[in-house]
Amino acid sequence: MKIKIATWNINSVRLRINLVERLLLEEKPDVLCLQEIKCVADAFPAKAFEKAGYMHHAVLGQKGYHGVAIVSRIPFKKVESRDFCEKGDARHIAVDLDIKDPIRIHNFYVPAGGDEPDVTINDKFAHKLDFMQEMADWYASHKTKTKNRMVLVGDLNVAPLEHDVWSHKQLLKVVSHTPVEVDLMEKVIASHDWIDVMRQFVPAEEKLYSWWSYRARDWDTADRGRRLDHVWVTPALAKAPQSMTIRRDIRGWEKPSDHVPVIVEMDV
DNA sequence: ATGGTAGTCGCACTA
Repeated sequence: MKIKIATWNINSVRLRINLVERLLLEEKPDVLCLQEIKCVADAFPAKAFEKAGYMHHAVLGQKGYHGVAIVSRIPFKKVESRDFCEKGDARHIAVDLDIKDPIRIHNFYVPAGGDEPDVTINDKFAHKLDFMQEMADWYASHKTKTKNRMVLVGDLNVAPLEHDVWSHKQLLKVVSHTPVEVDLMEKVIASHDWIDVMRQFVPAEEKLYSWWSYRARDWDTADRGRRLDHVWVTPALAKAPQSMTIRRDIRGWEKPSDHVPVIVEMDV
């Protein structure tokens, strides 16, 4: 069975519901994972999704900040979320798709980590590292590694490879690309033998971005991007991905998010 | 080296 999964940090789903509708029309994904919905579950624009044919919603909201959601044309068998670092933040939600060989989709919004990459003066950076360490510990404790059919997507707020940023050298001390974050992300990946799907399709020597800052004068010309959004699969699904698309053009839509959708087609 | 933009909620905080 073929399934198409999209992930997108939307930076307010209510403000940008028209962009979401346009993406759904153009790409017709089976499942859309959103981060930074920035609203509580009651304020989630459920009717717009239903109108577009997406009847199944798993929403973990929070007033004003963060918030993750999974909307789908395929029913869910199960919905779960984990309160990483026990702060009550809405940063993780997971669903089991109700298909013949079920797959579990994890949708993450990892803390951005603030500006200073120093845990002694920046609590937000400490929180980010703690969050990733908990991810590594949690996935290491999952049993039957090779049998688990799992997909992990989301805004992980780390660009791990040299060519996941516009300038490796200039970003070594910038939060999202520091060695301590990259090491921790490698630990998370190793914790469950995760496979970096985006890099299955684009070699590590090629630049690859999913985010361009709002603060740049001309994001397109300057092209100072970073790959903060990710799609990973477990070894059981290593051969499932058939295509990967980063919709860079959407950064040029009117009133865009600073992140663009990443879309993967899989044969599961 | 600095400051630049965006969203939510309310005039600060997070990104």
